[in-house]
Amino acid sequence: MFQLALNYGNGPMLLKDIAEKENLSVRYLEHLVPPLKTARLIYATRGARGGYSLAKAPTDITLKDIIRVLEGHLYPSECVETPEVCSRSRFCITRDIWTKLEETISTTLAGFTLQDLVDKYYNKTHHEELQ
Amino acid sequence: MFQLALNYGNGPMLLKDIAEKENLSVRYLEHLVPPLKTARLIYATRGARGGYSLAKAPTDITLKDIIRVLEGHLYPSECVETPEVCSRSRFCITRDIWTKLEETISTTLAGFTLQDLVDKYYNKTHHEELQ
DNA sequence: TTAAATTCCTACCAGTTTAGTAGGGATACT
DNA sequence: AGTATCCCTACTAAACTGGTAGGAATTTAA
Repeated sequence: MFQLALNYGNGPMLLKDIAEKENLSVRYLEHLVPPLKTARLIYATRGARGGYSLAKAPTDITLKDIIRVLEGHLYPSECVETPEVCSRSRFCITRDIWTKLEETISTTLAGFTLQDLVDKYYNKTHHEELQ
Repeated sequence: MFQLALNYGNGPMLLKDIAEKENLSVRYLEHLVPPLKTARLIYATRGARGGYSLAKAPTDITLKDIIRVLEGHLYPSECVETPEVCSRSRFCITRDIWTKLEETISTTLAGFTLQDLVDKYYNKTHHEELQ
């Protein structure tokens, strides 16, 4: 998603290129694509000259959006979302803590957009050039 | 650890009793004990009339202490602690985010002590009595 | 029209982690 | 001496994670 953000506005990008830049296999990346499409964070153009593009501006995609799609959840224990999994949920103090923790994680991740990453990236490489 | 905190000041507590109250098996709890002892969060008294006690006051044990001991770490990716696991660490933007996230999680968990849980517990049961 | 480029879908696999169970030994109180 | 209790090591089964593999579908372009 970071590579797609870097490439935003320049047409579709190949998985092959993303794989090279991020040092991952195309086969593996293919695995991540379907949920991202379903969530309408990216869209695909098939066939020759095809590839993937962000479906929204990098300013409009937060890390929380991405991680929720790829990891499924942010809570440290399932009982946060599904109290029924444990008979103790109603009065469980630990569960209150897990809920609090999920809120913190959520808030932190929602505070970063892809554009923030792109900006950080350019700051970083610029700094290295100066040294 | 919550049960030990509730029992703090009343001598050693049996794993059997903790197991009953938390609806866990003694065999499983035995598994959690060694790291907690090594970290000097609890101590054991062997033999008849033995059991486990907190090694410090509940006000002096944070959830971060406990979770670091039982889960080993708080980071979402190993590269946060051990940059060498990935050649991209030096310039990886994502890693910066994971580091930030670990800090947030750490801070949140360090903000709760066992005494806080005990207090919440009493508040909660008191409330239910009123209804 | 055909070949090449590329996404898309489903299945499989292997290592690690998690949540336990099990047996028996060591220690200390009464 | 006997019993309660912790202690240590090994084993196991299910789920999760990260990844490979094969081949079908679609689109562009020569």
